[in-house]
Amino acid sequence: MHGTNGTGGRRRGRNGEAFGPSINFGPLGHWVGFNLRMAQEAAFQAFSRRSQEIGESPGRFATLVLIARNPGISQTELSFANGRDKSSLTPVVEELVRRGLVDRKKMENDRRTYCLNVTPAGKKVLMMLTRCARRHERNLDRVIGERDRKRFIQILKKIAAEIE
Amino acid sequence: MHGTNGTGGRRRGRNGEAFGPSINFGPLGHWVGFNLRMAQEAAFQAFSRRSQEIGESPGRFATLVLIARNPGISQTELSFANGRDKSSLTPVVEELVRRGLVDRKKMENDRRTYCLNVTPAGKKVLMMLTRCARRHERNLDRVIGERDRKRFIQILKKIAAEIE
DNA sequence: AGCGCATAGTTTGACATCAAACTAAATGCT
DNA sequence: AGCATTTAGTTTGATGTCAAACTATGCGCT
Repeated sequence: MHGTNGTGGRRRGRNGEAFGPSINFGPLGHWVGFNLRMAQEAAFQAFSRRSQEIGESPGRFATLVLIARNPGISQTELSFANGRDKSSLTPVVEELVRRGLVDRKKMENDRRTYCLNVTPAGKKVLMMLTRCARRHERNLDRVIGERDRKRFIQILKKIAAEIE
Repeated sequence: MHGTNGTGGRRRGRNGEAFGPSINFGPLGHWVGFNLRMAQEAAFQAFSRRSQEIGESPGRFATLVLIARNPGISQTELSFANGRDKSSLTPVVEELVRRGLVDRKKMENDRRTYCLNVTPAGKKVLMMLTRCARRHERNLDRVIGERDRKRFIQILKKIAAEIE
């Protein structure tokens, strides 16, 4: 039990600092992947809290926006746009339909594919969610800073599009 | 059935473009939250594939690094550093112990908390994973560009730390 | 010493997600 | 027309995650 402190001890020394500071992140600290995950998680949690206040979940939000912006979109297209597997979408869309926020009918020419549209009720919910999202975004902007914001988003898009 | 194209049609017009282009992302396109999620997802998938090649999962990786860098760390500290709930860590640590990559013993002074250390076998796996992660990071760097990389990570850290 | 509160870790139940198998419909080839 | 292939969506099974309830220890106050 010498240098590496293998037995115990460690961290005993922290007598006030708000818990985190004494952690050594090693290479994680300067790796993009790890920081990307941590940031995403934090932002997601924040938005989750916000949208919960109006009884919605973040997952449904992007879905609703995409349907509203692309009337008649199919579930497969939607899942692609949304970056989720089509099977994940089944229950989400089902719920939106059940609650009357989205209207779903089979296409006339191709009766395999659905044709999704936001109902007036859905538009109302969407407006509330959008307000909520805007608040969230303002918050993020404040942290990021107006100067870097645009470049930051550009890089995110590039990663999403070009990785692997 | 007028302007909004509510009935059907839509997307019929796409006759070759690689599927995505005709989607209207509306406000999502310039919101940080959505792009953050898409980028994270893409990067995660890429790393997932890579680490699968050597029979590991991305989730275990950060855990292993953190234990290696903080010998004797407890599970709660670990979960905090890792940005995950402590309960999520139970099965992960269990598996690492079972496979002999991590050594877990109770602390002497406080027998509630565990004391985690990476074993020599764990260090070998960690080295492989680290090589793998470095390849992944090089890939990300290529996409981000050397010029913006530092600032980009700084912003991610800021978001993780300061949101809400 | 004893009692109540705090803390470390586990268990449990709910969910979101993916991937692979499946069903139904359309398309193409002969 | 008939059969193989492709496509849209659903079902199913495995994972990973959280939050809340729980167990056990330890700590503090009287």
